[in-house]
Amino acid sequence: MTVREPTEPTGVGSRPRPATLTDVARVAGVAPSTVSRAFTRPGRVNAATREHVLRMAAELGYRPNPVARALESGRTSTLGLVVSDITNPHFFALVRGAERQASTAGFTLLLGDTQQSPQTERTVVDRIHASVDGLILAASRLPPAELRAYAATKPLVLINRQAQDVTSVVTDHVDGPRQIVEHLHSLGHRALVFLSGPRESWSGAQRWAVIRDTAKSLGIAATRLGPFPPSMAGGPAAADAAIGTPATAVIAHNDLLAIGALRRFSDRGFTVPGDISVVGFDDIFGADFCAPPLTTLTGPLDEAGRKAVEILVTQPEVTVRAPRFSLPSHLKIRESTGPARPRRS
Amino acid sequence: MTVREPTEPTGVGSRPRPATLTDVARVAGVAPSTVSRAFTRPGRVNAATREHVLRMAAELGYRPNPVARALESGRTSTLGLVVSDITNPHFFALVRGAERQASTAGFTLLLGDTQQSPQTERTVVDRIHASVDGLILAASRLPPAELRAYAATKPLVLINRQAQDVTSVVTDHVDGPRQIVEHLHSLGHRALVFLSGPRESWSGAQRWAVIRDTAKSLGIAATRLGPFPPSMAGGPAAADAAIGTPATAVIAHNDLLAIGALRRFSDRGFTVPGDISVVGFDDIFGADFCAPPLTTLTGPLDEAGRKAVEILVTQPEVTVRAPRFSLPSHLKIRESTGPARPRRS
DNA sequence: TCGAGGGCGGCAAGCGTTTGCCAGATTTTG
DNA sequence: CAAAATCTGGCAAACGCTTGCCGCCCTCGA
Repeated sequence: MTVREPTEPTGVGSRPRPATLTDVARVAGVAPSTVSRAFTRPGRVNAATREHVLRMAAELGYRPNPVARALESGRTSTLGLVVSDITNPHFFALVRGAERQASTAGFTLLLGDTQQSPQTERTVVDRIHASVDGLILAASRLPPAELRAYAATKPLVLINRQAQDVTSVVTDHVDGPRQIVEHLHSLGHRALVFLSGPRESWSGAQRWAVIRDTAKSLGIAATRLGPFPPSMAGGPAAADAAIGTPATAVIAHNDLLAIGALRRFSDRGFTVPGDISVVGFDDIFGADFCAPPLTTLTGPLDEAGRKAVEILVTQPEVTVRAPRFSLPSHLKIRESTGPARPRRS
Repeated sequence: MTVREPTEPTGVGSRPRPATLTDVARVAGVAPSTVSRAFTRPGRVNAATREHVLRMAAELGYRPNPVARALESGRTSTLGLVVSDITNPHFFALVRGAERQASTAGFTLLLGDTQQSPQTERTVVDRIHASVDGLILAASRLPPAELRAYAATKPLVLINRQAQDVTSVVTDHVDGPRQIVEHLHSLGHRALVFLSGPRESWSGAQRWAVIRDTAKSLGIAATRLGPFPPSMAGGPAAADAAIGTPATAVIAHNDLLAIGALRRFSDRGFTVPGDISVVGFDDIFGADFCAPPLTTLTGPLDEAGRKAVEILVTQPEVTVRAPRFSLPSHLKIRESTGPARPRRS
C-alpha cells in the first residue's frame, strides 16, 4: 500500500474525511498521545493543555473513532443482545430495559434476532461476538455446552434461561406457575391443559414441570398439549386441541398463544371465562386490552434486561463465577379466568 | 508499550486469547496476507492453499475480528437503526424488516432509542455514527439542517420523514389520510376531530394537512386537538377532549392513542362505533384484537425497514442523490368505525 | 545549592486486518 | 521458442487510537 495523502482531495459527491486524532494533534501543536489523554485520562495532562486540545478538537468537529479505539483497547462499549424473535412483544420490555440501562452507561446495543432457530442463533452470536464487550442471550435455544463455551470466551448473561457455569437472570419460574394453578384450583377447576411452546424452550419446560407438580399435589388433572408455535398463529390449533379435552381451563405457553386461543374459542362459540378459563405468560402489550383481558403471569422483563446490562457494564468479571439472579413475578388476574362450569356438550 | 508476548499466559479465571489471523498464518506456514485473502478474496489464492488455510483456521477456531477489519477497510458491516421509542409497537415491524434484511446481507444492526427526545437522538447518532456503514433514522425529530449534515457525512436514510437532500422512504401519507376522511364521510360523519401527536412529528403534520384539506373539499368540519402523548396513556385526555366537541368521529395520531381513547370512551359510557367512530394509524400489533378491533391505516413498515436496509447495503452511493421512496398504505376497515349517529346529550 | 520527586508531554510500538505493489513461477500466445 | 500475460504469494504500510516508558523541567526540602 502506498502512502496515503493525509488530506486526500475529496472527490465530487464523496463524503468528507472526518477529522482524526492526528489532525487534532497537528492543529493543536501537540503529540497524538496528548490528545488521546486529553480525552480519556483528564488528570494525566495539564488543565490548560487539555482545554486547548479540546477546543481545537471541537473546532475540527473531531469525534473519537470507536472502532480504532476498540482495536487497541479491546473495549468496544458495545453489548450484544440477542432475542429469539424481535416480533414477539414479550421482548419489547426486555429490549427497552436493556437499551435504557446501556445508554445510561454510555454503551450501545447490538441487536440480533435468531428467528427462533438455534442455528441462526449460533450464526448471530458468532458474528457479533468479537464486536462486543459482553453478550446477553434472551431465551436462548442453544444447548448448555455451547452456552458454556461462549461464556468461557466472553462475559455472557442469559435471560430466562439457565445453564451450568453461566450467569443468568430469570424471572421467577416456580412461584409463578404454582400461583396460576392454585388460582385455577381455587376457582373450582379440576382439569387443566397446558398448551406448550417450542420443545427447546427452557422456560416452557420449567413451567410445565411446576404446573404438573402443583396440580398433582392439589389432586387435579393437568395434561400437556402441543408443541404449538408460540405466536398468535398457533392459537387456533391450540384452542381446538384444548376443546377436545375435558379441561375447563387452559394455560398457554405465552400470551401470544393465549390471545390466539382466545379468539379461536370465541369463533367457535365458547365463551371465556364462562366455558373455559385462559391464562398466559408474560403480560405482553395487548394482554390488558384483548377480549377478554387476559389473566397472565407478569415478570419484570425490563428489570431483567436492565440487570443483565448492569452486570456486564459494571462487573463483567463476576460472570466467571456464574451467579444466578431471579426476579419475582406475580399473577395478574384479569377477566379471562372465572369459576369453573361444567363443559357444554 | 513493550513488546507483547505473542502467547501471553492466560491468568487464572481470565478468558483465553482468541486466535488471530497471524496465528493462522504461522500455523499454516503462509503470510498473513494470504490468510486474509483466503477469507475475503477466494479467487485471489490458489485453491489448494486456500483449502489448507481454511482448515488450519477452523482448527484454531479462528474468527476474523470485525473490529480490526473495520479499521483498515473502513467497512463495518453494521447499520445503525434509531427509532424514537422501541416500546412503541409501531416500530416492531420496522425493526423486524430491517433486521431480517440486514442479516440476510450479512449485516448487523446497531439499535438506538431516542426516547422521543431530539437531544437524545443527537447523542445516539453521534455515538454510533463512526461504527456503522449507514444510518437509518425512523421518524426522526431532528431539524432538516442537522439531518442534512449527517447525510453529508454518511449514507443516511430516513423512514417516515422527509428532508431536503436526504434519502427517505415513507409509507404513503397523502392517499391514506384522504381515504380515512372519505371513509368517514361516506358513513355520514360531518364533523371530525384529529387527536394530534407530538408537535415535532413530521408525519403527524402531514396527516393533519391532508385531513384538513380533504375535509374542506368534502365540505365537512375537521378540527385538531392536542398535542397528546402518542401512547396509550395519552388516550384518556384525548378521548375526553373529543367528547367535548360535536364530532362524531375521531382520527388519532396513531393506534396507541386510538386504543387508549377507545378504552376511555368505553369507560365513560360511549359506545364505539355506536356513539363515536375511531380510526388510527399504523395497524400495530393489537389493533386487530382490541375492543372493538380498530379501523386503521396500515402501512408496510416492515417493507420500509427492508427497503432502507437494502439501499444502504446494495447502493449506499445513491444516498447522495437523495431519492425519495414512497410505499403504498391502505385503510384497514374493522369495527371501530360505523355510521354516524347524532350525539347523545 | 543540589538532589529527589512529581508533573507533563512525546516517542513509538502495537491492536488485527486489508491491500497496493512487487516478483518468481507458470501458462499462454504469436 | 521467446515474449507476454496470468497466477500466486509475500512484503510492508497503513487504519486511528491507546499506552508503557522515557526524559525534560520545575518545585521542594535539606
